[in-house]
Amino acid sequence: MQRRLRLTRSEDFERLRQTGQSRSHAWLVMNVAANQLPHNRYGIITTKKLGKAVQRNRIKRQLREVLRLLHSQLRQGYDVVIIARPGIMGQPFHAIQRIVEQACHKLMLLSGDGG
RNA sequence: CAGGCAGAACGGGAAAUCGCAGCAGGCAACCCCUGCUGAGGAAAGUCCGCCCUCCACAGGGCGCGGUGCUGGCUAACUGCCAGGCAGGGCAACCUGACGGCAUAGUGCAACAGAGAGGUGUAUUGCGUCGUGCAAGCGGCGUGAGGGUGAAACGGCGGUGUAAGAGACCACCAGUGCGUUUGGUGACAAGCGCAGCUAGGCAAACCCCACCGGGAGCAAGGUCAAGCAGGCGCACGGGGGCUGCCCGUCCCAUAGAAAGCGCCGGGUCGUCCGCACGAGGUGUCCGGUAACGGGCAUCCCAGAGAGAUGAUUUCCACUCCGGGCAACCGGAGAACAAAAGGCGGCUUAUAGGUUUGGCUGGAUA
RNA sequence: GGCCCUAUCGUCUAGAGGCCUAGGACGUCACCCUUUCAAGGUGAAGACUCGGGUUCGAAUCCCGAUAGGGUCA
Repeated sequence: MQRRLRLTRSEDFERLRQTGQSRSHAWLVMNVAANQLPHNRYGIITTKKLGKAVQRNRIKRQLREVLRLLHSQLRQGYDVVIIARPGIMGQPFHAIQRIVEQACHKLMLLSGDGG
């Protein structure tokens, strides 16, 4: 994932927490808010509840891969934050991919969703 | 063959496509393209030690902290190797903060028990004397036996005695001093003398010996951006070794600037440190070994919210189901991921591989 | 990433080698009191984070692990 597509600053995370739309699932929580940029930015949060460094890194990389594959299908101009929950531990990649796609669909982020 | 002991190396392998990070080249730079490289034995815990950096260079005393058998290795260590001693195991082997409570002083030992450290004590007992018809009571001697306790002032046999006792004797254990031999040494073995047993706890204070200045790469420097200043600093002030004292050094010296300290405000960016090192591999030499030296060869992660992910094929391993079998189908595969580097320790770890001892059984 | 601190009933705490079979307060439960509830009284249950070591004896001393928390740009 290119560096300009990453969301890093804590003010941005706090802004999404305050003003963004959210969608929760047993495995993850997704926050979305519009930014003033021509592209999307993505942030991933893996807390210590998920386990030690090996587990947290693996979840983060899998979610990043999902977003990379999904990026071209999404409407641009939004900041997206995914917070992983402990239920995601040990789940196969395709199942995680499906859950993220569903969350994007419900938040009207897919290009075919209109509006 | 079974069980057990001590090590060593490994931690699935071979590929394809997409994606990520670094380096080199193609360009003078970005994008882009090509090639190469890209987590571990513990990267972990941060328990020790060192390199490195800063503190205006770090000296002395007190205090504080650490270490503690001997010899060696190392940059250094609470590490490693070899040895001694003590304890455990039939053995291979394992474990040990292993200086000093007879080189000083202080302290502690609940409960039980007569008595818990004072050449101290006397409940029962043994003996004897007095008294009493007797049971018993009282005095004296004794410390062997019983009993209490984690621990009770040598063991066993004899002499001795009213009863007894290292009171005395033989042997043994233990202690101190002297001495001989072996060893660099810790220590071991022996001889002689003394004396007659002189307890435990220093991971209790402490004493002795040795070591330690403090902080840490968010150290520290550099460039850029941004902001708002205020207070304190002479009969001596502020600061540097942190707890104290001395010594010493730095700054200011009365107008301001600069400096130091405290409070407040701003920024949350770039680059360096930051990847050739006490480096890896192979081989030879010295050494019992840890390790040291020579030669050859290799370059082997370097991010900044933090690079290893996804999909697929074949082979290897384990388990489950089916099958006589070949095989077929399915599932699984530990602990855990660099963040300046290095040497150790400790802790976690599925699984198989391999080397050398030991014990028992069987066979020859 | 570095440097520190702490851990005792459900919660807050006392404890400094034996008096600890661990004390107190709030909370919980039972009983008494009251027409009932509250308050009050009486009583009960309930803990030394874990594993080794030193010691006759450890919540306490030493070592290791675990879990929380703080601080530094």
